[in-house]
Amino acid sequence: MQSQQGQGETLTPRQQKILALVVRNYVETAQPVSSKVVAEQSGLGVSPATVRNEMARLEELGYLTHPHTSAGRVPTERGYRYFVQQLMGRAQLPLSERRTISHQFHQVRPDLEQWMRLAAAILARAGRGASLVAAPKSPASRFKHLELISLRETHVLLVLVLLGGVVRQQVLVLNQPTDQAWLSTVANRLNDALKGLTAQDIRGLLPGMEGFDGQVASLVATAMERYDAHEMGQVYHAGVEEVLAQPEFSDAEGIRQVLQILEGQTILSQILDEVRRAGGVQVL
DNA sequence: TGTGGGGTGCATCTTACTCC
DNA sequence: GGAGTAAGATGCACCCCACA
Repeated sequence: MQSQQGQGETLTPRQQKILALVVRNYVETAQPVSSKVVAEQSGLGVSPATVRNEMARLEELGYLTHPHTSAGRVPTERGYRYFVQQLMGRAQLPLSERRTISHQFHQVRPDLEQWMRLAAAILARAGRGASLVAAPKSPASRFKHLELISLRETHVLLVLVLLGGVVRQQVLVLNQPTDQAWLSTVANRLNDALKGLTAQDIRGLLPGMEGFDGQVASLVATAMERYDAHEMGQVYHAGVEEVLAQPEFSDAEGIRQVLQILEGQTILSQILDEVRRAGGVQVL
């Protein structure tokens, strides 16, 4: 059972039109769609019986189903997927919307977490519903760069940058005073030694590292482990409370909002373009 | 619980087209 | 031109649900 796009059967233009009408009507009314309604609205010039025959074929192919013998047809998950991928078409995002999204991404600092929160907010607003955005998930974060900046005599700011644009900061309190030149030397050494390594790799190097180098490397590994455990793959959301608070929320409304979110693929494409332009983030 | 409305499935008929 | 075939229309029996 496969469809046109590599999944199998090819639907005739008439079957595609009937399927599209069933999906649109069901989304609008939340009621099973009768062959009579389709026959009247399709403009195909065929009788309800002919529509019924086509509906029966669509049901055989798994695009439609019906709750009971005398009920109209409702789309299946496969029917929705076919509608979204083949029949709905791709809406052109208005220029004003594209400019707004672009402007918003230039307003936030280049940080993955900020981008994810902004992406969720934009999708929720555009789709007038709830949105969930998952950060790209990779097996483990990798070290890119660190800076050690002297704040006061014994206070040092550790700035850790991971591949993918994540930035973490931590203030270190040392036992004895130090100066920026020495901190820069240590940072350069660690940048050379740790480049591209995972937290686990860095842990493996710790026995061979002594003194302050080893302490900083250990802190780096800990920060990366914490990030891997809690933040990679985190789901950011927006608009969920607003949707759940709607008293008239129903199945049909839910389906309509799902379709709006799917239509938001256009918006999502723009968001991903902005993230890529902003630099260096691998969007999965 | 009976009844009416809405809807489907199926058998049958009609029509158009193709092939010999 | 006649037979075969496919597509579409029609009619009827049946099912489900809402309502009094």
